[in-house]
Amino acid sequence: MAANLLNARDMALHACLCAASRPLSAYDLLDARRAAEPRIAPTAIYRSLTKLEKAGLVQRVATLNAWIARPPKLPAEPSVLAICDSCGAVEQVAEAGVIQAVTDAVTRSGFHPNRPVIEVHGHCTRCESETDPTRSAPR
Amino acid sequence: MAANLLNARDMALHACLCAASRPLSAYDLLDARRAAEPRIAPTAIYRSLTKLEKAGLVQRVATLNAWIARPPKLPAEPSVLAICDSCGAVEQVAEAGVIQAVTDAVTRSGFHPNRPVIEVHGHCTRCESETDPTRSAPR
DNA sequence: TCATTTGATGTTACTCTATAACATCTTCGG
DNA sequence: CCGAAGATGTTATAGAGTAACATCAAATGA
Ligand SMILES: [Zn+2]
Ligand SMILES: [Zn+2]
Ligand SMILES: [Zn+2]
Ligand SMILES: [Zn+2]
Repeated sequence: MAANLLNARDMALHACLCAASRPLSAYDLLDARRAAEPRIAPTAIYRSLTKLEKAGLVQRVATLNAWIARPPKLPAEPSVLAICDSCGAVEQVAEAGVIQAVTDAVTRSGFHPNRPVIEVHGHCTRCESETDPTRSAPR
Repeated sequence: MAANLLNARDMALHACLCAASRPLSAYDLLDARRAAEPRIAPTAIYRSLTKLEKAGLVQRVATLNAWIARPPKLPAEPSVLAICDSCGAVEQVAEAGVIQAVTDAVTRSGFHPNRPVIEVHGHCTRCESETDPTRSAPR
């Protein structure tokens, strides 16, 4: 056995995501890594991201096809994401009660929940006050 | 003006989604439509889907990159999706209270919510009883 | 009526995201 | 040393979505 342990590359990708102020796509990470590893391929990036996700260190943003680092303080569980469609920032809201409410709701209808994905698009405080509220929101 | 009205093609796509027992990708719909319109292109499919979504007749499933028809009874608002990772069926759970709880949670942290996406992966009643609970869940 | 404009649709080509398939290397037990 | 099992490298391809521009059709107004 001995390797779903994180290696130097995994750590480097995690560091990229920690340093970024917004979610990065796998191909953003690929470009970033190419500086140090010119021959690295998409498969390697996705393998690292999968490992990091299992370790609770990163989380995929389904509605953006992108990835974020998880704050070390939060438990290794999915969180509610608040995604600003103006500046691209993503806030991870630790609201265990809300997640519970969602899984309870689907359980009530006979479903067996396993992996909740909760992402809310909108505007962060800064952008809401700065910009014209009439804006189009990307997918 | 006179055309964000739905045309025959839009209706045909909606009918495909209504008839399907699981979400269809835009390219599934493309293949289906090619029988009647051999030269139709992806752009046309996406244009129709955008129109149908605005009309509240279809909803995108972000975690599957696919589309479902909305039950006519439900209001034209996003619903909580319960996605079975075994059989692929998606149940649309009408739980306005839960959606409100989610938007309230992010509002509490200063965010201005606009478009909530709530999708829960797991197993439907049938699959949970029939199959081995140890399974891998796709993204 | 006819030119102008405006939005819808067709068409081509492309970008971005993700994975399949298979080769190669490494580690470890025997 | 040998073989198995897993990690990693490498190539190629599938799948999702959009940009850009041509073309067409209906509406408008002189
Ligand atoms: Zn913002
Ligand atoms: Zn706003
Ligand atoms: Zn099922
Ligand atoms: Zn289950």
